[in-house]
Amino acid sequence: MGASKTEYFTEKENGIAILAKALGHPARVAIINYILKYDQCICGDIVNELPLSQPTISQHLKELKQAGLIKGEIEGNSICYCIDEKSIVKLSDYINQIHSKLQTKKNTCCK
Amino acid sequence: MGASKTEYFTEKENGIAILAKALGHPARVAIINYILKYDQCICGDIVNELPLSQPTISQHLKELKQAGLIKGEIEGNSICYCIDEKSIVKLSDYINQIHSKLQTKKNTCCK
DNA sequence: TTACTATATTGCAATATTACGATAATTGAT
DNA sequence: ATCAATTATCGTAATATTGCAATATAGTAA
Repeated sequence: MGASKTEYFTEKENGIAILAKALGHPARVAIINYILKYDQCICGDIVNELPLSQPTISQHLKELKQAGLIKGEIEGNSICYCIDEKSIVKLSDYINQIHSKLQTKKNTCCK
Repeated sequence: MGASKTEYFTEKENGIAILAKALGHPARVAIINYILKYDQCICGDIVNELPLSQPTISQHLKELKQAGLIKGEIEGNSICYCIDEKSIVKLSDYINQIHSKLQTKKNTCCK
């Protein structure tokens, strides 16, 4: 097959999976880190910073955008990309909830 | 190609990507949620809870384990899986760092 | 207009993922 | 030793991802 059976899972599960999947590639993590490094989000020169071709980076940016991790606007003849805080909050809430649940139950197995 | 150029990225970037990728499938999110639901981690009946076949679930568990998100021990003729707190902390640190950086800079663009 | 610069899209090849039937392996009980 | 129950692995088909060359598109500047 190869196609995920997304229709069998909850909206929440799919939502987290989409965001996590977008972060599931080192180039996209690097892109996020790069965008974060700048106060303003004029980020037209990611291509020069990463060892990937321009089409490949463009594609990764597209995936990050489709997943909702970043948002972008056209700005002259370059593009301004920013991290979409909502998606980070969504991921943060999920991970932190797991973390606090783990703390309260103090696992007694799988040492 | 299809193969990620992991050698071009930092260990940190690859580490986050591996964990995120493991969470990048709704079935695996559902499995994590299921494991988390129980105080003890005797989790032999995930197959009955999810609409996927036993081999498929076994494979997802394997991927979660290889990524380091869960750890497991053989317990009789079933398996005991738990969430590996270290991986959650790693993800949590990363996401929270992004979040706090976003807060301090109060993005002025991409409204 | 033309030239220049920068990002996006298309098309394709190589590889990875997803899913499951069939089968193997392991353990517990009889 | 044999059976039942449970998880793992193998093999395979369908689909997705990754990466880039070539090309298209869009804005700026002269």
